[in-house]
Amino acid sequence: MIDFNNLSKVHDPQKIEKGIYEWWESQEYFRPEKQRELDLVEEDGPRFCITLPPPNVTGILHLGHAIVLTLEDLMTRYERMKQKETLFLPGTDHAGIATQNVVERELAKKGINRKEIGRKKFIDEVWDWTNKCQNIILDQSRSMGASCDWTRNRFTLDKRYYKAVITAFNILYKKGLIYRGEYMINWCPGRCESAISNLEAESEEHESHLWYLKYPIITDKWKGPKADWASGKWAEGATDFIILATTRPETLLGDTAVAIAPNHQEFSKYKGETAVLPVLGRKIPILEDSYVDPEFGTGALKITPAHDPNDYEIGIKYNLEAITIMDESGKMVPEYSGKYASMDRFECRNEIVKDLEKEGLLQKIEPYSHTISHCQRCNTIIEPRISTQWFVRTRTLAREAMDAVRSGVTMMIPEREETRFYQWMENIRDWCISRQLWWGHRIPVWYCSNGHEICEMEEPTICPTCNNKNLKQDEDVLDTWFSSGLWPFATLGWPNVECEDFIRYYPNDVRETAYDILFFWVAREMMLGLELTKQSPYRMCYFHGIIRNEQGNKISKSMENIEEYDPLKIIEKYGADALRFTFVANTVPGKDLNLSEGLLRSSKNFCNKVWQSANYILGNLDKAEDIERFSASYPIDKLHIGDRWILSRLNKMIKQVNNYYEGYDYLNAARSIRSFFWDEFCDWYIEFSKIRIYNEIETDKITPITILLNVLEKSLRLLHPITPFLTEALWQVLPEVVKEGPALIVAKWPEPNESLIDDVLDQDFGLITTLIHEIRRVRKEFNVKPGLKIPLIIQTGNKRKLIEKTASEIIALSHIDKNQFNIDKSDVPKHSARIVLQGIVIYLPLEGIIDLKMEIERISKQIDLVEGLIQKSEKKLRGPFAQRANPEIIQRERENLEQLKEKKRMLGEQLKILR
RNA sequence: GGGCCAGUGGUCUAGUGGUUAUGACGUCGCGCUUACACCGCGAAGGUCGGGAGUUCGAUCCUCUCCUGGCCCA
Repeated sequence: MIDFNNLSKVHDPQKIEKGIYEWWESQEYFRPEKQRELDLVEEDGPRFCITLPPPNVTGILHLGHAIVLTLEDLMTRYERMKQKETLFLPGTDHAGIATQNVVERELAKKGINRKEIGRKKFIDEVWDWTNKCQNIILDQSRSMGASCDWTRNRFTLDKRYYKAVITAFNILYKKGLIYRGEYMINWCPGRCESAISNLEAESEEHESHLWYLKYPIITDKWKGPKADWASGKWAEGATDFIILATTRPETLLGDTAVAIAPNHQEFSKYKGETAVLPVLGRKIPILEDSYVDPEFGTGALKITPAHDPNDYEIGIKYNLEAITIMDESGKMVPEYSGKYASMDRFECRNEIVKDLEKEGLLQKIEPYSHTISHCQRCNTIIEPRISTQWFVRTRTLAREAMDAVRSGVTMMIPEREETRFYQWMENIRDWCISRQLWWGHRIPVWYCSNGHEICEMEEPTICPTCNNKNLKQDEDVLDTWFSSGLWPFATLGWPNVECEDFIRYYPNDVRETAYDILFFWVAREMMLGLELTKQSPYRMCYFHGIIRNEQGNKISKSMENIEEYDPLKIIEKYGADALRFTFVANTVPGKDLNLSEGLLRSSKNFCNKVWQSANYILGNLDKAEDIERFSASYPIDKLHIGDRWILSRLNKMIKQVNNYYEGYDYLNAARSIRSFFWDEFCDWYIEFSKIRIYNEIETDKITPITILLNVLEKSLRLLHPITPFLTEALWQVLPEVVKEGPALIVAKWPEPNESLIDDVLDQDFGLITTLIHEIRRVRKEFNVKPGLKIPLIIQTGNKRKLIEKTASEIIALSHIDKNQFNIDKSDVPKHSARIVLQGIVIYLPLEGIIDLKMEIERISKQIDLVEGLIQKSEKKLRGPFAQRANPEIIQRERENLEQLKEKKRMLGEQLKILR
């Protein structure tokens, strides 16, 4: 564990992160019970619950998981500090088809096929794999700093979860929302050899061909083939042909009709005639249907009801026979394939095309590009297949889910996701939930030998219909998404609705996930949640974008330098805090992020900046006899103008950051804190503070140190949800008096103190920083040595008081000789550089350095610039703008013009003097 | 074919109907100033994809076109 009193000089994430995580965990800060024990929350106060999208047990976590953990942990830590009773519940998903695939691949390396070792042994193998995976996932999640309650860790296949799945199935079955039937589904004939859902079938553009086939038609002169197929004489004597285009010539073996477009110029005459199917010589009808697109191919189509979803519909319409010509693995069924028996479907295609050509039945081949469905898991080309499967009736479920979103019970960020959600839900089809796999939840249905179907919670011993005792459970398992669809409540104890967690934490507050999971998962969680618990499972869906590489390519496992994108590698190099900050400060909901080294480096730099500033502050604590905590009652007369300024800025920033956090705008929250901390606190206030802290004569060192500590401590709290490790490490070493509570992770979220916000002061101080900036710029322009202390004359206009109060700051930060800092001195050497700022004129008398010609040129250039702006503004005010625009806008424009004119006047005066 | 999203300095990126458009990285000078070279100080760099419209005013709204990505047919 970590020794907080022995922190290194440079921010070294490797030295602190692991130890801090162990310490948090050992203190049980991730558990809501601990918050109650520490009296940080009220028994019946507000609560916050987020369930982690369970990673698949297919391998290690990637950057997609890393952003999930980052954003959800950020939300969790924020709500925890807001003193809500907070639960971030983690877990893993058995991921049926995906995991089975991975393990099969692993076994294949050893030359083992799952069918050889059998179901039971194979399942044992998958469990071994799963256990290994879960440990890795756990380690990775910890490295990311995720403050999950690991004592509530769930797995979609564990015993409690199994009960939820079986219960859900039983309830839906008994309501008639689950049914079994023979339909056309997407079938993966590859490694999966299973039905898959529409979503698991991904379409891909392919360069292929259109084959124009000739089917002979029976006429008075030709009654059918006499010769064998592939003899070259099969179609001998045929006189009439119907020509049709197809992308899949091999499926002709399953054709049971030919369809032509209505009013076809050439083929209409064949309507009602009979065509003879090549190869087998089967006689099939020619029918007319408006489904056929006259523009496609020849305007005629072969109809293969068992191997094409559209043809399937036509088949039903005309009561055509559906002949399945391929087996589960995509090989030709001998009964229907003649000489092509047992060939693979693509081999069969080649052979059949060759033979068609031989028989003169191939008119032509055209190049053709079209989309083909592939299995998401093993990339095999999908084969539509008629088979008996289980389905969820989705119509009413989808309607309820849409209502929940429409009525605002559940809202989505970004809002456009709601549109996508509706579109998909409105066109939803029944969901095929059975899979011909071994790894998963076995379907809780048994069949007796008389064919009766029994759906039960536990294995029945007798058929309630016929008292038959010979029962067999359905071989299939459920689609993974069926079980993960129960995640927001099954993890909390459902179906036991009396369970304390379920009562306390359901519905969840947030579902946070990538937008590409909307249909797969969110849609299913919404449908199942509403149906089974009568409540929408969460109040809000936050969708983040996809993490891509520098070039904008999706990071996939097949990439060459994939190791570089391993979160652990990145954490090793930059630290988890930097990785988290990178995600938060660079992503908006729904938009992708191109992750680059540059972004990571800048985040790491910021982390170190925070660390270093703390070093400075902590290193000077010994200069004050007593450390005090800043409070609103701090004696105001002790405060310098700079102190009041940074307090004003701090509280303004807190206010703004609170708004951003409340609006889920984490990017701007992170950026606001960073720019406050770096650009205002470090660049200005810390520099100001040195004047007093390093000055021997200054007696009050407590005040600047008090303010430094106050700003640092509040900033650490604000940053904690984003960069938890380094903020906790630094917070732990702050003096006890400036903080409350045992750990930053359970500290109170900062609220702004409105009484400290002072807009006039902010403006005045802005003038001072601009002034310093301008002096520095002039020094550079005239190549004044950086260390050289120079004289300055300042004519203060109506800002004399302000300048007097900030004199030492101006002197220190723009390297002025304090003995030659002259306020409102009228005698100005001609050899001076001039700065005009609002009503103030600054002279830098630098005999020998300032070249008069160069200074005249410099001032002239400024006059030109201002003159340009004046003309633009005058033109605007002369035009219709002055009549039509909002009075406030016009007023602002007029004031702006006055200021510009005043500046021009003053610059002109200076120019006169110089000449 | 339908829908959605994006196009902003060299690169990535935020954002808004109203002064001179945000930030980061990179670039160019200068500087080892007692927190930090993972830094400081200064600078350069953009006709906000093209065109048209609405408006007093458009990077922002509308239309259209071009380019790229995603989803669904």
